[in-house]
Amino acid sequence: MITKHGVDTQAVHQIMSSAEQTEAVRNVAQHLLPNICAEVGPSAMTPKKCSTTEKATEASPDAPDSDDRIARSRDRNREHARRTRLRKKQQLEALQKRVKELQKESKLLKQTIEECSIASILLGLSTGEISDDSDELDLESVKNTLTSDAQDKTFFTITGKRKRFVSDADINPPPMKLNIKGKTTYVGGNNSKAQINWKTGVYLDDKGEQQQLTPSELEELRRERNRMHAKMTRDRKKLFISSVEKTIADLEKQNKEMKDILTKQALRNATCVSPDFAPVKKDAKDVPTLGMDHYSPSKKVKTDHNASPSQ
DNA sequence: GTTCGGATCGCAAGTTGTAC
DNA sequence: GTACAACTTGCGATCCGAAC
Repeated sequence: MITKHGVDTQAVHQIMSSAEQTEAVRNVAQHLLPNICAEVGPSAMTPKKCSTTEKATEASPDAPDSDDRIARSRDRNREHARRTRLRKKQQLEALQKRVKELQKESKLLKQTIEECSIASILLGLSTGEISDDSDELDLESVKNTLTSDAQDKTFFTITGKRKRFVSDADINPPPMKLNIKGKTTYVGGNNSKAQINWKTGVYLDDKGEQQQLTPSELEELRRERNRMHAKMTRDRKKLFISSVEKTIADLEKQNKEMKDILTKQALRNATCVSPDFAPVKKDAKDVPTLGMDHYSPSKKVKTDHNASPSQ
């Protein structure tokens, strides 16, 4: 089929199909074949330009079943994409919730360890006992655990919104590589001199010479820029999610270490914490509620503690 | 062969940060 | 407060591989 612009749609589909192999090739194909999307059909180029209404008008009359099947497939996919996005959003929210929970737990564990350490030192002073090597080891691990910064990572602003994730690339952002008037030009970043006024289309090249971009050139560059920003945003989000997952893993590891330390302390010093991690001081009203009944080590401690409380 | 889940892409529109 | 660039979000289309 030849369009009113003299474009062979079949050839375009072939170009676009092969172009899917690499984004670079596809970008070239798109650059060389502007404004023909609506005539070519939705499977070749940008979705918005190739809307379903346009597609309907271009539908091949000799293949109604095929078109119907494609339309149904698209409907399904559309719905599926919605569900996928929703699910991913919920997964991210779950990750963020988990971070908050672990940070809270970490804070409580830290506090308890510090209290127990002080109690242990005081007990040692009062009884005149000298700490052995295992105590030294214990204090060292407490220090290591408490000085770690993983639990201090925050991903949210005060209002609860996600902080802008800053990667190494963002600290020193590279200029944006754009093809302006047939010449590869770097715009933005810290070192590039070329500038574009995106509203007026006034373009200052790297030599300081001023040129006026045509509306179509400006629109094309604006799309290219937005395309790159969208890609950067997606990459940034991936990094952010990886970072959250790593933080969760770190916090879980640290919290486990702190629980192990508490278990040891409980075995060694009965005045420190009770088997279920509730303080056993007589004046219980002065002691903050720890709220750690759900901790998994408690059962283990209870058993061990009962077996040999004086260890 | 069809369906499903996930990944990727480009686009438009909306939001945020910042210089003035 | 405003203008503007940078950035984010939501959407639909497409592709791919796995499961049925």
